[in-house]
Amino acid sequence: MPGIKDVAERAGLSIATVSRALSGKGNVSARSRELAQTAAADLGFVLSYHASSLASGRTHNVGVVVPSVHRWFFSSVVEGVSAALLDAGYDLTLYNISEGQERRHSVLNDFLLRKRVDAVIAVSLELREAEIQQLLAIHRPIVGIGGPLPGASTIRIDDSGIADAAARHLIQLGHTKIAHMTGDAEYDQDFRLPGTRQAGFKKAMKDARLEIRPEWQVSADFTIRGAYASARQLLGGSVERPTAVFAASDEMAIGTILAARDFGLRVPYDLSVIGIDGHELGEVFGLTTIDQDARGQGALAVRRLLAGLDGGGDTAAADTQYPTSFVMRSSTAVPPVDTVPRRG
Amino acid sequence: MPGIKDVAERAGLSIATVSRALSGKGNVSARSRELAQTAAADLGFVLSYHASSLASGRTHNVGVVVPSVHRWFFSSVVEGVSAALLDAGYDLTLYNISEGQERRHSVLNDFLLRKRVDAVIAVSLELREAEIQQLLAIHRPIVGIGGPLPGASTIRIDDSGIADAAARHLIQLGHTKIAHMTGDAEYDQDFRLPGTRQAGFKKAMKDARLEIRPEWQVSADFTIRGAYASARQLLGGSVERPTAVFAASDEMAIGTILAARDFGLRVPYDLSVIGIDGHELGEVFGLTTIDQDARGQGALAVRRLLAGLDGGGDTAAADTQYPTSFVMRSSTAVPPVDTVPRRG
DNA sequence: ACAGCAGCTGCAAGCGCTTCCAAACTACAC
DNA sequence: GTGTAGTTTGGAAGCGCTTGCAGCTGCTGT
Repeated sequence: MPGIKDVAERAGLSIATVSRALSGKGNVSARSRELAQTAAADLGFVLSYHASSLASGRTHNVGVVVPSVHRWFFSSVVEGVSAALLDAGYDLTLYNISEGQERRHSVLNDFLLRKRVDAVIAVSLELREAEIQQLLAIHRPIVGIGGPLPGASTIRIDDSGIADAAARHLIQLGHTKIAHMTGDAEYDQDFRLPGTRQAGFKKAMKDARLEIRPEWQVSADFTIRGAYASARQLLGGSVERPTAVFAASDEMAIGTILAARDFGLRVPYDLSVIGIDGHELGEVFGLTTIDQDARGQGALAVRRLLAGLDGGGDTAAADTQYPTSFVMRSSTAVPPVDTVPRRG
Repeated sequence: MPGIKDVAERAGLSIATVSRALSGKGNVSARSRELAQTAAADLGFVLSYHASSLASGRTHNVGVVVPSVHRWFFSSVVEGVSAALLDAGYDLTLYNISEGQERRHSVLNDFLLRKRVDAVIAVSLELREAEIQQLLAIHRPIVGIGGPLPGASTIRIDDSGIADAAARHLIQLGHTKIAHMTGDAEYDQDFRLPGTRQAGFKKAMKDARLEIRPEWQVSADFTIRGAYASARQLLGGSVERPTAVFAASDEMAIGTILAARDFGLRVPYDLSVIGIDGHELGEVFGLTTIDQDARGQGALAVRRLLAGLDGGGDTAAADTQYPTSFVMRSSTAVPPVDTVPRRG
């Protein structure tokens, strides 16, 4: 495997000049650059990033911490991050923290906090203030997506605002019997999303002077499957049936629609359903939703980081609110004219 | 940030001894090990992997190349790979090649073929023989999952065999009018999965002396959405309707079930549907399927690699067939007794 | 013609570890 | 007490780059 030394010999230049020519830093004559690049290409030479890192302190590698790449939002973000990083010539080291705190802790300490990555993107992961400080202390920019990260830059959508908007949409259609499918309490530990969206829902309901019925507050684990089970309880149980459901995610909205179909309920004639996310499947189900461009958020996070790395060591924590868009499809409509209480 | 030198001073040992103590290689007295570990812990010291890599040639980093982490199979595999790697103290560098050949090429050359990773796991990615040889030439073990990788080790399920089994299941139930939803031709370029599964289907049909009707051979892009659209054509078009559909993936099977529901067809009474994968959503739809444990395949790939890395430089290409399991649910049943030709 | 300057270039000193080597020490048998 | 083998240790030479520094070149202005 050729080293920079071989390139230097072949090009008739010094190692130093070749290094400068290939990295683009420092002054090199056009001729030398040409020579170096040709020689490198001939030999199939590529810099050893480990050696470069050691010498320069820059790893050209970004750590991405996600709860689980298997879930829609996270894999979407990772795709966006990955594409942006690849374009910029950076590597992506993935830390998929799917199983519990133990692993999470070791990741943070052994992997992230050391000289392995130039920066960290934490997706929906609530780091402790101390952990963030550690990262910042060693000059590693952090940007968080979708979770609160005290002291670090974050990119987030206006969770409370869009939940408010979603609920408001149902209210404006004339619904008064509105159920809310929120995230399980356990999810609230790491990223406060369920709580924030719930707050938006409550606000809208309060503003419209509508009652929030406890029996219409159900929760699931953010998956279609989990929401399907919860929705069957909600729609098939002995309680009065709502005319609309606001689900805190598209997957949960889809689970709700599937459950509704099981009971012969027509969406939107018998039941309106609205979600949040912009999941691809929303199209199949005609789901009205609020699209948060997850990939775009990932790409933006990368731009943030790289600007910080290349430009000045801008440690200023900036919170950016990422725009969302309302997507009207066919899962929401005016409530049934005549809502007969269910038999039984 | 403390270096190994600081640890050595604090422990009253030489740098060399501390290195040996912390890495576990070489002979170190229990006392020295204790001393070194305590000092390291006190200082919050963690080895710089870049320096270690440079000195030892081992990166403790595995490259994982996938077509798209956003898709079910790939993210499942990545989860399995990630967990196994984290446990072993390895990093995972993710190469998500979602967009075309250009990017793919640069990844292979600039990233993989150099001194950045100890090994490569290629998921459903067809590498050219030359590319594989390059990797092997620099002593980087490769293992492929779900795709043919001439010259490298692979882990695959018996695609043809399980397709045969799936079709056979339908045939044994008494179906004769069986449609096949296969993968789009474009997918065949990179991983020959659609073709292989199709072959299994054809074999089963031929063995049963059943006719393969061209109008019942439809294709989609492996997503629910794509299959939904194709299935609407199949089930709602003017051709005679099959009594069973064998979909080459669970997502496509689910798309088919959704389309069937649109036309008022009851699954399985009017239409049997079987898939392949073991997708979580299969449960919600009562989908009969053949479960390939994608996570398990990922974990196995890691074990393979690490065994090769730690043990002897075992370059022998081994093809492992990963076991699958038949999951009988409620989407398949005997065909309708009386199949009246559709009106229209 | 010559000082002044800017652009290029090469030398060499690291970056923070691993590991070869030889020295020092231990234990044990004779 | 001495020899032998095995264990433990530290010195020092890299791993393959980057980059500060100083020297060189060739051009400008006067």
